[in-house]
Amino acid sequence: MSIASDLIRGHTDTIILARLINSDNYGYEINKSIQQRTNGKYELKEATLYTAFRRLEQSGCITSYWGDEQTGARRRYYSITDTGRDTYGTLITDWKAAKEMIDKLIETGEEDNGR
Amino acid sequence: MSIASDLIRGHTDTIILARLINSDNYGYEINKSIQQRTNGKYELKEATLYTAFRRLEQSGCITSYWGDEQTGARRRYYSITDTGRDTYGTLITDWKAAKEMIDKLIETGEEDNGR
DNA sequence: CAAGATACCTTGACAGGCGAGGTATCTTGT
DNA sequence: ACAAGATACCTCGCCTGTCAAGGTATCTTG
Repeated sequence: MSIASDLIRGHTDTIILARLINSDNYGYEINKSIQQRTNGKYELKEATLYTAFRRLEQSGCITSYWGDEQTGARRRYYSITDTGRDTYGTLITDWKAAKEMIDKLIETGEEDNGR
Repeated sequence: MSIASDLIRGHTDTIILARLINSDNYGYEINKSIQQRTNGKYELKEATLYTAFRRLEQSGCITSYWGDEQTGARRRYYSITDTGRDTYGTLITDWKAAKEMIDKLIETGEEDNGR
């Protein structure tokens, strides 16, 4: 629970799209790579993960196909679309803006005294 | 709407507490100061604002009292408690950690290759 | 006296996260 | 042969925070 999930809320889609920029991948593996990147401090809950896949597919950001594994559990691979890349770019820009904004808002300083 | 509210979600409490660290203040004015700090790019919706006040008061982070204005609309002032200051500190720490984590997760790089 | 600003509040809907539960396959140990 | 665990997918229903829409009351200005 270390990190409040509300702080991550709204980033789920961005996180997933980022994992698909370089190559197609499947859900289980995507989540593993997220855990690795955060040294186990964070993982998407399965329900969250698969909900996000549906959402992203519905909005045309990703497409999916079944892998042709001859052995082991079936895997549904996801592929990012051009729309998805555009969306990813927008989300990154939004994040940068939001980050700055939040930093400005949680400061205790009296005045911006801006300009 | 410029900034998706889901990106700010979970920061509302922190933002409000930050505005109360230096002095008591009332809702309307707090929201004004938020707009000023972001040059009009962001504001809390009233419903969100007052919901947050209830939440923070219930959890002992703030207390409230009616101002003694002789004229104009009544104002309910909010004051941060010691608990609130502690919580604020924790939230700031959480934010720093979350910020780093998100940055790490939305990068497109293949490997952390970290240490 | 209407309009707009100040200042507060509540209700109900909505969306995203997630706990809990489920399915099916393969591997390993006994 | 079979139980246990890992891999890999999925859905249902609840919870929580946000917010559109509506409301109240006061003061100022034209």
